[in-house]
Amino acid sequence: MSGTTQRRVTASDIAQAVGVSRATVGFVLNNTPGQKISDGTRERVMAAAARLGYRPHRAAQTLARGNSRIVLFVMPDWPLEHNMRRYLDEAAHVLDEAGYSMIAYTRHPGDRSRPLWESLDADVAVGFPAFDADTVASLRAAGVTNIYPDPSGSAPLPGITAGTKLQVEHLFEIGHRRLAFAAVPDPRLAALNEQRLTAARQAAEQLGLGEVGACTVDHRDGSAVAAVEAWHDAGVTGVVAYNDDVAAAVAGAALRAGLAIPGDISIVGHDDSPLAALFVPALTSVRMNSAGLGRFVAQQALHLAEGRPAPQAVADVRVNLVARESSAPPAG
Amino acid sequence: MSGTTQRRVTASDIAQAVGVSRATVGFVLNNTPGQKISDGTRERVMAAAARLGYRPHRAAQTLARGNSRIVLFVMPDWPLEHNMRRYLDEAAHVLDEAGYSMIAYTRHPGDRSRPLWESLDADVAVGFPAFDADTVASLRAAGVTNIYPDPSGSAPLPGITAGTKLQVEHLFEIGHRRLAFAAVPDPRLAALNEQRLTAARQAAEQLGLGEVGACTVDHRDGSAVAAVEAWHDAGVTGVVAYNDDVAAAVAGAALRAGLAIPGDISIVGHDDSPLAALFVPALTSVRMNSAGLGRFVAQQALHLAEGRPAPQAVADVRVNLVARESSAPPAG
DNA sequence: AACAGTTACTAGCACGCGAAAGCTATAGTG
DNA sequence: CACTATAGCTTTCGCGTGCTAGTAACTGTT
Repeated sequence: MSGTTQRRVTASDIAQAVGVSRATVGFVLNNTPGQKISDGTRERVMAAAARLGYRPHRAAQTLARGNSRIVLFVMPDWPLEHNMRRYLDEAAHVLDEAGYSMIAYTRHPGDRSRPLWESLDADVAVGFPAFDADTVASLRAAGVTNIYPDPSGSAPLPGITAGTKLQVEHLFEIGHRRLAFAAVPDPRLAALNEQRLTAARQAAEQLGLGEVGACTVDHRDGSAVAAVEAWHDAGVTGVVAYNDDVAAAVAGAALRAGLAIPGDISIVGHDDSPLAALFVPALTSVRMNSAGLGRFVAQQALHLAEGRPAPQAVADVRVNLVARESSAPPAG
Repeated sequence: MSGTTQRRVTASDIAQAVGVSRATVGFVLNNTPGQKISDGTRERVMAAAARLGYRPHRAAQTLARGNSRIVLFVMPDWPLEHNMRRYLDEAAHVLDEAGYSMIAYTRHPGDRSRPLWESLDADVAVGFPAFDADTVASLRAAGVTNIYPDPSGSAPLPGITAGTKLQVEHLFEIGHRRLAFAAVPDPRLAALNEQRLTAARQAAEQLGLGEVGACTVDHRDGSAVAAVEAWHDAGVTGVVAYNDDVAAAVAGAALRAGLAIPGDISIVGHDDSPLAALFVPALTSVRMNSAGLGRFVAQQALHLAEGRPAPQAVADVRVNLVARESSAPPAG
């Protein structure tokens, strides 16, 4: 805060302070393999760097190196917030240790600004869920060559439907035999919704259960109430919801229709959001190991960034069911 | 995808294609003021740039220019998600139009990776809420000189407590005379909680109401039930909650204690989160003009980035109350 | 015709860093 | 003692862009 216009500390400043060439400083700071540097010089350079508060200029590194060491995570704009957090935190940590920076970017449909990848020169773009064709084209046009999941490969992200299976099994285990699936109205979620519905039906079939009907449920119109009443009339006692919001919508409709939860109908949510614990009655839900997924994806991204072939490891995505008040054995 | 290793298209490529010097290309692409370029040349350069798919190398620009044109928004890790979204979207749009990129960064207390500003060279860091002293020091150490809100100035972000006033006034207007404040247990929110409590008390005083008691409410322990029962015994009929989550915790406790909402007790939340609409009974809440705040903050950041003094405009932060089922005139 | 003024450019440096290539002592080898 | 090998440096180039300081051609003026 003295009148001096503070200039950036560069590697040249260190070189001058120590009395060596700038190249030597570079070799020390980067630990350049195949370069012999005496211990004394090494120490003096490190000390000077610390003393002067040297911070490499990222743009200059990017320019010289040819890669930015930035990994861009593009997230959907639907709320998985609490899970997303652990996922991103873990991924950031893994990348950070490898010398990369992670930038998480939430893209919204109505977004009026250019997507971040057009101005960021990321080494890798990671999409969750996988990028659609338009986005892949946009990424490619912006010069992003490393994309995960691989747009050409058709392998979906692993374990995305394990939770749904758990929902069905939980209801089966406590005695429910007639189930229904509550779908989400948001069109952005249509693809994932379809995956989970299919998974629910497969799980039901494996358990020898009858057909699983599906209804889209919205708390803002009458669809939730209509669905609940139809299910009740049809003898459905267990509802598998797409997520906790949908579960709450179903539960709300049931309460307003005078049904008891879980007396008349059991409901299982998904994602274990704060809402699940706050709702009355508290919602049974599915919690997932987001950190494991984050670690896995970050490693895939690193392999991509450095041109190595990605190991065909399987993601460590454990899910488990959190039983609360909204599910219980059926009456009678 | 042909065997050719695709090299980046640079300004030199354009120059060569058109048959002019690289400097000329630069002048055309940047519309450099004070430089005369003939219309013919200008057009040919633009055409070649488009044809070759030229994209300026951001790192090189940053290096040459001396600034990155990146504004870093550091967000808290508490969920304001739906409001945050509009706030960030609007800010990103304003910055985008000015040629800047916005990067939103959510920092978590348990975060194991280095904060993003250490590796990003942002021109401006914007904090919401305002950065604490430690963070300011960390930003300064990382070379971030432009910080908003100004760490030296003590002016708080505008309009942060307008919603609280609205909560109190709403309850007053429909007839409540004895109010209480439900505080949030999360220590990260202590400062904001204090601000809102103070605002609630001021509003109550202006309306000639008695003392507003405050209780911290957590749905995971018995504190919510205890608070509700104490309030009910003390004749409190209206509860002003810190946010919708707290409102839900209070409402849940009331329901479990056998009280009717809004018959025995009215509850007003804050932020108008999805939870407010999903809860049974639906929660009265406060919605705010996050987009207006985003626009305002983005403009402040731009002024900071370009070294102009920030205009002392007032943020356009309208708030309004959304009445739902959880509030009604008191019985009797 | 000599001169100034303008237009429309070009040459070239600077930004900070990574790293290949070169250079100089000294140690080791026959 | 000549010759090679190596440790430990330094010189220098290149990354792609912004932008200042020229410069050549042309136009208008007296």
